[in-house]
Amino acid sequence: MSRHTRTDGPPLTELPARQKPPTIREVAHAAGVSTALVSIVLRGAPGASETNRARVLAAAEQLGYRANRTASLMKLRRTRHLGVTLNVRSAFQGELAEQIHAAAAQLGYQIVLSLVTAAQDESRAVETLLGFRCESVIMLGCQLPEARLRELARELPLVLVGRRRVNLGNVDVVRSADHHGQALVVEHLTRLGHRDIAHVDGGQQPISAQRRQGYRAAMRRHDLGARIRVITGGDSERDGHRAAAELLRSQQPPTAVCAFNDHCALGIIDTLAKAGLRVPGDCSVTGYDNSLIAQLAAIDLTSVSQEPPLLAQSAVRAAIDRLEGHASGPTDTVLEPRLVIRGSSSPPSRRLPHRP
Amino acid sequence: MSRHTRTDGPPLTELPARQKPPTIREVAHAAGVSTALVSIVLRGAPGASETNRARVLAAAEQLGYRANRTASLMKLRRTRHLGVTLNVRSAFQGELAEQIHAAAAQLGYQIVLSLVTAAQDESRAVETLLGFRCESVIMLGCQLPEARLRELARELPLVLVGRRRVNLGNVDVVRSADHHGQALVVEHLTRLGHRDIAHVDGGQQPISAQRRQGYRAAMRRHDLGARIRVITGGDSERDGHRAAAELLRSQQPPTAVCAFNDHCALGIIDTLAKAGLRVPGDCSVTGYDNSLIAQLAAIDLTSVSQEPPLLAQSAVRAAIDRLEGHASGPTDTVLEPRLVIRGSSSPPSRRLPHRP
DNA sequence: TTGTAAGCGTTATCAT
DNA sequence: ATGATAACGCTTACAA
Repeated sequence: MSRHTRTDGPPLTELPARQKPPTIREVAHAAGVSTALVSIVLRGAPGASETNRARVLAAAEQLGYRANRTASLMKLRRTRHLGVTLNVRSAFQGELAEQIHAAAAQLGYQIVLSLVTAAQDESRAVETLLGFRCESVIMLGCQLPEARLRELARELPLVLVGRRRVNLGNVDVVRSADHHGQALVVEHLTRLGHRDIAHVDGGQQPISAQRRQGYRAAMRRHDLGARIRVITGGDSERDGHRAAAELLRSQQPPTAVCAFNDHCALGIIDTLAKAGLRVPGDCSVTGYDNSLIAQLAAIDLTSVSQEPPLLAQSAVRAAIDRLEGHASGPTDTVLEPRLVIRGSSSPPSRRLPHRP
Repeated sequence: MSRHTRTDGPPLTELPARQKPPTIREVAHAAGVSTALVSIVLRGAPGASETNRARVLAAAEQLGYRANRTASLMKLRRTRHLGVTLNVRSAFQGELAEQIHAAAAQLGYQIVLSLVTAAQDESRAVETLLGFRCESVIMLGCQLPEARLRELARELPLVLVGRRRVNLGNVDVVRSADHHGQALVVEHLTRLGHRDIAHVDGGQQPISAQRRQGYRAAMRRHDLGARIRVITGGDSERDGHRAAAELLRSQQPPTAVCAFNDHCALGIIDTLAKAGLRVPGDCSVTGYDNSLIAQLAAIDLTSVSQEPPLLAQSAVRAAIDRLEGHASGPTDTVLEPRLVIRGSSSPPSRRLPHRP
């Protein structure tokens, strides 16, 4: 995509007709004062007499005046816009976006959302945000290659949520301790009495390596190093199906399976159920992300929350600190995840299946 | 909220430092031509020599120039922005937003998303979009009172998705035939052999009345008017719980329940399961919306699709037709819903529970 | 306290 | 084919 076009559609042309909204000049005229004074009054700036203040406010109200943000911002040469890229299919990212919105508003910033879809990849989504003259961009679940990220970070402050900070030049990162989160799950399962705990990982994603490592370390800490079993999974239900099928084929299926995320866990549960195994009776299953799905009573999945409100707040802070010059170098904020115990995990049954 | 402030945060002030992006003037200077010519070249407008075209493009590339949308739009006095309000927790609305994005892009429009959250109600969400100078606004799942909608519609073209067009003045509406959709469900269930079919409705929402009516009419068409049973429900899992509990207390529980939406259906399934009833073995349950949740293999819920892509396309067309003056009066587009049969519905079992 | 006027970066009109 | 130049609506020195 050329960087010089502002849109891929037809060239911009004037709008057919429609009445144009009132300008500050018309308000000034109606109130019988100068535009400067109107500006002062409407911005709430000091230095206007009560009489004129009232007069201006009345005139504005009467005309249905609304400040033209475009014009103000052009003059000020800043927008107070924070760009956010998100995949609107992810409930987790949706919640993050909501929280970012709130946190930004608190600090006087507006957010501009740009969708990552089949039709608009992450790179284009950021380009869109640049077109809106966002002062900083927060990317949720970013998968862009490092080189591209370093490139973007040269144009404006960039904050990544949920990605490790490796080879990322001047990019800020906010994430939760995936390593620790997965360990929390293993500890919970061992405390219930499980020893044969398998992990269905997330495949290639860098975040997957973190959780896998957390699982391995926790298993070793409980002297279960010999029982470590990692199955290749992924982030979808389908991946869970595949992995569960593999587990069922094994000589001695585990009594508990911790999955890379909730969707994957759902696939596992489904396949186990179809094979006649009850969850958690015959096998405990856990997810990750504490998504809305995990919270459904019909699913009731033990999971790990990444604390979206905190993640969001940290991301906004990182973006704005950088923007306003409070930041020294690139930051890497790591938050503690929280285990949420629900009904999909329980002690192993006495009669372990397939046990000799 | 005052209409005159452009943000509730602190007043806008200049940005500390950060290098300012190159302007068209700098490109012109670098290329040794006028700004007018640069504008012509970068917009792809005709009327520039090949030599100068190349020169300008090279200069722009070299300086890393990116057109300032704000400035362009200020001059053109139009934005080609379509505003969209959405609740990012709704998978259905998320999918709609994606499709609207695609449809709008096709026509050369960009969408601006405004979140409806606990902290920002629908009214404020629209105000935000007005601040961005959107030329038209599409509201997803709008609950605003009619008076407010008529008011907004005076400011700009307004399109509502998924709401009936009553008392709405100059507002366009795009929706699916809820009446018909619910009837499709009843027909499906009768075809399976069900006669005792209950409906758990959506409570107060206007859309709920439509579906309820569709259920009633379809029951009567199949001579099941005497068996009509409507339970007050809602749009959440919890509502489904309550309704199912009520059904279980009745003398003769139904052999099938069609719910207002997927979430509600989930609650019903959950409560039935806890009471020892199997779905669909002992009781079939259906939802509405064909959300991602319904599609999960572990849920596998028979549901009704509102065809988000079509809904989105129609909404965008309505918005733009109005904008570009192709529209005559307010429109009411009604699309046909589609039944999606899955595993939560099956023929009634031979031994009907509680049958005398 | 109030008004005048110079920009912000772009596009479009009208000369040349 | 190209270049001055006047808007677009707003903010803000600076002047009164």
